[in-house]
Amino acid sequence: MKDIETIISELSSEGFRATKIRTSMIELFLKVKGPASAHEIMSILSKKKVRFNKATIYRELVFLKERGLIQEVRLPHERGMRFEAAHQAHHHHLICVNCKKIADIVLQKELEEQENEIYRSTGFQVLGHTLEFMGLCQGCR
Amino acid sequence: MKDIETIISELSSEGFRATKIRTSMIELFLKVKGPASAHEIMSILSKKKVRFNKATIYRELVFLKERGLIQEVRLPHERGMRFEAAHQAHHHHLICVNCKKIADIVLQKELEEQENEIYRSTGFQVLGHTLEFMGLCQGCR
DNA sequence: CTAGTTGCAAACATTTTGCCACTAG
DNA sequence: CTAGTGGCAAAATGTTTGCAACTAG
Repeated sequence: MKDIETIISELSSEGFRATKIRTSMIELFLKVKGPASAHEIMSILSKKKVRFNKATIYRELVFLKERGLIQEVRLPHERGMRFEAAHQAHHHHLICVNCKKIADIVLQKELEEQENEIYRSTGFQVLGHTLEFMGLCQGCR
Repeated sequence: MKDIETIISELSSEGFRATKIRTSMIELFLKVKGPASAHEIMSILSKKKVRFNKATIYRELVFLKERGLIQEVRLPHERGMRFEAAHQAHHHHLICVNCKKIADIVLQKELEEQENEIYRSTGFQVLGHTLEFMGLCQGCR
């Protein structure tokens, strides 16, 4: 995601509006570390005294996703969806099983080797992957 | 998962019962390839003329999971949970974005290298991971 | 017999939809 | 003004629970 002004002006030039909820949500995704759930988004907005209806939040998530500004993240053992700003470096998540904090991680060595092996052994052409690590963060060890 | 007779006799010896639904579900998990959703399980049982109520299926899934016979699998972009027989070799899934088929894959080279790197660079101690590959299966390419 | 199991209906959690009112540009 | 947006309530999904009835061993 680019900076907020750029995003807003691109939206405006296509006829979309810079409403309070929309700009708040874009700001939120630019600031927040790690993927956020709809529930978390709503409680953050509440703390900022932004008034909203949950249907609006879900609709805005769809809107931002369709425009490629955010992307879905699904974590193991969680019910709902999470969302994070898109166009970040390709990364994965470190999920602490104790304190539940989620950190981003960029691997030095990605999975090309494994993906090539998959192609050679099965003929399956890998287009993407999701990889989440569960464990104990430094503070919880 | 061991063979059905062993499982049933272990359950019996602990006071649990070998009911129609339970044995059908254990058989199903032994047979089915790839992780199954509650919905899929129910439609397979229906075809086998096993009568059931959905609450029973969900309760049985909890039971089998707590006993370590099955484990949860969560796929990206899917709403619900899936389950697969536990105690298989550690493996991942190949999800065809076209035909939606899910195949198991055992990697020759697992992720130790990446996990060591994570520990060195962040202090996060990896205990497990989930890794799913999206792409095109041989038939759909 | 009786603890384990089931069915049923209702509650839950999360997300989506229809419809009409509202407002940014 | 008017297309895009928001609020509200209800529907749709997927899963869980309370409770009384049933049944395997």
